[in-house]
Amino acid sequence: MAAAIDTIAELGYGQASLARIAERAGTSKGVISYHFASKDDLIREIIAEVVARGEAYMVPRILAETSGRGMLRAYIESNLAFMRDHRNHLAAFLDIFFNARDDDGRPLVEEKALDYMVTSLEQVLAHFQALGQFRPDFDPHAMAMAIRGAIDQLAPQLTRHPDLDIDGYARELAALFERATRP
Amino acid sequence: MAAAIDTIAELGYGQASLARIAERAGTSKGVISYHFASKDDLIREIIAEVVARGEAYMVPRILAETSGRGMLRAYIESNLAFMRDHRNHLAAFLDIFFNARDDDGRPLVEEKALDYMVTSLEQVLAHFQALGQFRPDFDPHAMAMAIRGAIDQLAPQLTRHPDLDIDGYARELAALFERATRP
Amino acid sequence: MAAAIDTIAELGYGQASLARIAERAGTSKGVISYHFASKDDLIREIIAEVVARGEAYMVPRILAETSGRGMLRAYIESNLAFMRDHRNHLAAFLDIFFNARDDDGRPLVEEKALDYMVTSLEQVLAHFQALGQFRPDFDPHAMAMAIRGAIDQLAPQLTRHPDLDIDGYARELAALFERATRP
Amino acid sequence: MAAAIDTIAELGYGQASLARIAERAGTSKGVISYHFASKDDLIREIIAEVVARGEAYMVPRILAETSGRGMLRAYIESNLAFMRDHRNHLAAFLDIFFNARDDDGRPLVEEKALDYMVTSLEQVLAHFQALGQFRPDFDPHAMAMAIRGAIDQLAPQLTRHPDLDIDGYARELAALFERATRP
DNA sequence: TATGAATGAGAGTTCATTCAT
DNA sequence: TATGAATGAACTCTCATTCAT
Repeated sequence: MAAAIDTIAELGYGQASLARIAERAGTSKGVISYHFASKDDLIREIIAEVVARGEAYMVPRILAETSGRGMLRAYIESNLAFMRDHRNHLAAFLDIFFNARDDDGRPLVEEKALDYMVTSLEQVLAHFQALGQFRPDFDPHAMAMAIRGAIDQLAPQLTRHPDLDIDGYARELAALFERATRP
Repeated sequence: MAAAIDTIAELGYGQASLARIAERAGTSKGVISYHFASKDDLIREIIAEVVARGEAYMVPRILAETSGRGMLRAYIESNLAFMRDHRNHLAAFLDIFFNARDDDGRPLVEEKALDYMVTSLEQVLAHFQALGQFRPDFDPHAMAMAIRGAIDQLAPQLTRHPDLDIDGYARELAALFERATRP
Repeated sequence: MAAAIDTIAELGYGQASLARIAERAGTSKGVISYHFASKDDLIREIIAEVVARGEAYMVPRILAETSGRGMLRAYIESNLAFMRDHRNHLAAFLDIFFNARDDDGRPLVEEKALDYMVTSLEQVLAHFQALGQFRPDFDPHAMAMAIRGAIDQLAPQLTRHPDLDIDGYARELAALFERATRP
Repeated sequence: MAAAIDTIAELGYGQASLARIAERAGTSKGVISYHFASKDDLIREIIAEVVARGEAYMVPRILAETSGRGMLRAYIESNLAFMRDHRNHLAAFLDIFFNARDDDGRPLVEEKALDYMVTSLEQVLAHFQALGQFRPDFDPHAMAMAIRGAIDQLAPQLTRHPDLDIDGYARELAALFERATRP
């Protein structure tokens, strides 16, 4: 799985054939087929693992905050910190997220999961908006989409500009969306 | 090219084989090879066409504005209006942009072009920031990345939610980033 | 046909597609199909033309001699002189001769024609051998094959070594086979 | 490889597609691609194998002779004996030698190897000529070309006339070139 | 007489997957 | 648990040929 993640992160999902993954892992294609029911299965397990790790990292940091402002800042910063520390994991994750399809052209990651990244944030925003901690006149769904877009955008950028200052970008994003959401 | 755009928009770049494109176009694979030197060539021509159309649509609308605030609003709204009217064009465009690679794993679209979408916006932001029309304490590059991320995010969302209110999202984004940039 | 000859001489029969021939001729593939019933037909016409030209050049020079020794020398020297002056013609001719096949793998040039190059020489040799002008103990067929082999060998050599001294080789061959045949 | 050799020998290099080779081998094209990096690679391995076998057969027989005359005879006879016993190997070998080109039109077999067949013989001839065992007034390069031409000529002849008396031809050639070279 | 568009077969190659060992 | 061999489908691309204009 590590070899698969690195291969996808470096070459992109479309170029990540089992042969290339096996080569990087120093084994044979057969081994992969032995351990995973199919390539799609391997991909799905990668998604599950990255999601699990990501949630384990981010959720506590977000829940540690009590204010809307604090949570928003924690959301953005923990997302980018995780991306900083697991660059390839996230690059692969997002690449799969947006590109992997099965033979029929349907996304490999189920639609619910795709939407969940936006809706879970949207619910937090709406919650604190109802409490009056955010300005009342923005659409939580649109705001959540914008935030996720600004975050996810970073992964492909990192491929081209590995030296990008992720922490600085995190601070800028946090400040940006704090201004955009405050009453 | 229309068939290629529709196929990429619907099934994704990775699934858009010449056979599928030809099938949608009602012809044979050979026809495509006759008209385009290679598949990569076809893809590049699609990019060129969408870029040309997009610029023809958006640039005049942006330049018609004189204030930083107006330009930013025009930038966001013209981008999304173009996306609304040329949904498949943009879905294909962005899919190619982020995913298409040549045989060596290098992006089909040259890196300059990839960065240009961010840097051209960044320059506008920096220009009006220097004039004092935007608050002085944000990083134009980070802001530009966030804006593009929020815009580009829409394309894959549209695939899953065709009924999404694009104009509403445009208004929200414009308001969002106006607050984020104003002095 | 000139373009076809040059293309075959330069790239070899296997690489001489109608597209490449048309490109060199400065026209379109359609023109070739218009003037020739098929590609094989074009090839056969090339063979016929080169044979006609070659015979027109060589036969009088050979028949001008009366002795076996003179004829043999005239045969070798006129063959090589023709090759010197029509380098591409002969390169293409021999390439077609030995390599061109139809869809079933059968030689495009009929077997009789292939053998004729040897047997016609063989008959001359046998004639003068019977007259006692050549030593009686060589097999005319083997001798004819050797002579043709030594001559035909030159064409591919010329492709790699364009500066080869053809006249010098002609003199050497003539001397060689004179010694090999004299009583 | 055996199937490839037989296919090339029978149908010619230009007709020897992977599909036809696989068909003769009783397998699928994929198997060939699995075992050989590319078709060119397969072809090169065939060349290498035939060269190795040929040298193993011929070189000891040639080196067993000490006189120029003996070596020349051994050279011709061992060449033709090997051709007799490995008819298809040699037919394929020579077909590849003179016809196989890569995508750029360059010979698949490197030029050095092509020339080596002539130059290695040329050196032997020159050596014994310097020792006075051959007549001093022939050009070793031209003589070597003639000998190789006379030998190589046989392969395509054999395709059309399988019953040809190879040993007889060997004797004739040996006698021929002995007369042509003796002082 | 010439052209460019179109065709379908076949080329070499890569791929995910299966299977005997 | 691991491997390499094998498969057949699908891939992009080239080809000789046909045809309307």
